[in-house]
Amino acid sequence: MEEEEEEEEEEDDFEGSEVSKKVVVTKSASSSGKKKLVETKITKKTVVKKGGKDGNGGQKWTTLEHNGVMFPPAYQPHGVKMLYNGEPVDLTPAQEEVATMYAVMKDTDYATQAKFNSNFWQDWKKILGSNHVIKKLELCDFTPIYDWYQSEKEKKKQLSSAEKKQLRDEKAKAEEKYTWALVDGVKEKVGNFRVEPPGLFRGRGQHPKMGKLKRRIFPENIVINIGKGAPVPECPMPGHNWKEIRHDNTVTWLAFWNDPINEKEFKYVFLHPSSSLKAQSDMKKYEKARQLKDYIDKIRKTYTKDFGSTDPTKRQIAVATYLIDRLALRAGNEKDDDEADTVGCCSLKVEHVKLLDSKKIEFDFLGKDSIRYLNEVAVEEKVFKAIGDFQKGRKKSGDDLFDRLDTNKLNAHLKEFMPELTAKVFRTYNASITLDNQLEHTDGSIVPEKIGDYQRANKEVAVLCNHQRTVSKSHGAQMEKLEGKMAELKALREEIVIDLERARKGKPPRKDEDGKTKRNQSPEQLEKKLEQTDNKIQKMELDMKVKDDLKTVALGTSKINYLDPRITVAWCKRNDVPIEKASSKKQKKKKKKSSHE
DNA sequence: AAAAAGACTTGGAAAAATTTTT
DNA sequence: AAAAATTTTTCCAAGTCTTTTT
Repeated sequence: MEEEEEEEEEEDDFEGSEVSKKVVVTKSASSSGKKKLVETKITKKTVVKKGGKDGNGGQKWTTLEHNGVMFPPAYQPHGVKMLYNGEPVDLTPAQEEVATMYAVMKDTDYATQAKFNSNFWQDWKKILGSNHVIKKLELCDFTPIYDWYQSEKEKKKQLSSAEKKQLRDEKAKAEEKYTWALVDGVKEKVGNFRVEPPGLFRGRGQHPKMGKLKRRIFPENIVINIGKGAPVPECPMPGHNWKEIRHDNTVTWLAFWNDPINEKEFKYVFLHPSSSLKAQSDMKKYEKARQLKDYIDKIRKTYTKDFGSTDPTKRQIAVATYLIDRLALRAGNEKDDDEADTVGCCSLKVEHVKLLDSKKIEFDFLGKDSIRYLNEVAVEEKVFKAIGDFQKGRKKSGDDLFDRLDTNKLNAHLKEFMPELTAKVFRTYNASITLDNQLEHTDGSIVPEKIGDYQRANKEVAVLCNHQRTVSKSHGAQMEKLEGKMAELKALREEIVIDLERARKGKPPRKDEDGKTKRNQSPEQLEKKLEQTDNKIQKMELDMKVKDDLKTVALGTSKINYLDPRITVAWCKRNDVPIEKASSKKQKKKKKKSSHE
């Protein structure tokens, strides 16, 4: 079904890497003897993709140069005194720094949460020391610091545009050398070259660690990955040094440090999504999803057959696969107790699924980022029965719905159908195919209408993937404003109707609200005006509906991560829509100044 | 075989930049 | 020119899944 135009350019590339995959075949060993061929070839030239960077025994690059990472500035004490029990208190810069992190969050939702406050207090207390005058958080008044911060913000806003530009330029200059890396001789943008500044941890949902202090990261915490012969980035903090220098060309990260909130985890510095390394793996992802098309029938047949299996594990795998395929659920790995309590398919609990009448099931659970998944679905009878059976005897809240299943088992099963098939591939597959199907209903005649059709297709995908956003604070006001405009338009329309009737009867024009006689217009003129107004009203009605429909839907995530760009490109070609109108990038370019550098 | 480590993709919110409206 | 609305970018948390270790 999902069929796109021919894609020669990319195809060539993939064949190319296919060949080198077979020829080079090196074990992923540590490093030494595998960088002969490519290294000599790649030096300065334009180097068009060439060379199978992947499938190369895991080798991701041959040469890698970069300038390390950028640290946030040292803390600048402001000296504004907070109050304790109504009295100003002295704080050391380190104490003040953390107090300020907290003060500044006064009007966020976090500030109202007990967990956030207690976690913050635990960590701040340690920095205050045991014999500090501040003994309890309740007696603290951070408003002086909060006010100071607000006024700083205001000051910044009040700067002249020239001053703002100067600040921007200075910032750009300071970070310039961190913004790029040389990968196999090609300059690529670096994604997150900035080391995360200290702050209070802001988890999503009911996160047990919210409010904890995320301490400052120093060079001693950072491991740098760089090409063997390449110069080691200079450590930008005097008197400090990197934790370790590695030369691992089987990975794509440029640096990492341990996450201070969870020391067992890492924060990586990667290349920018626009880099060819990222683009390649993105393409690989979509290719894999496309490949699934050849296996999906068999997979569906198999799980349908197994809905009634007497082997309980088999039966659970069947139902889980069905949910992942039809509802685009995530795999659902196990989570630790010190994380927010969220689930995916394999980790669904009994209470997340409710059997309704007439073969319908209600799903209600918190998924990734604690976004609620609430959906009432009509399912196949056997699925309905199976889920009921899974729930039997495990009626307790907190019991796993799929007690014989985890993501490892599920993915291992999927691999029996197709190499490298995992649960997430279904999301990509179904997202892209939904886009393709929806785009068949492109009935707009002019470009803006077609864009509307595209957006509607995009929305279907976002809904499928449950990509939600919180309604903007100003949404209500914005809608009201539009209502107002709408009323105006409708009033205008009435005026025109009356004028038109009079004009047809040959009566003279009426007076307007200022008492002046209206311009005399022919019935034809007025008819035209009426039509124009009707069009405006219609367009506005549609705009308002779209705006309201999209208020809780986030289109961006699917656009970036799920929609095969080739489908969009093919659609644009078919419908004579300039590509940049459908996908990202700005289309307007009023007066781009060509005098840059 | 299960747990831990490791590396990478996906995600929403907020900030910043840009465009449109007033 | 300011304000508001919209779009893009940045930020960093939170997933998935593979590999390594126990």
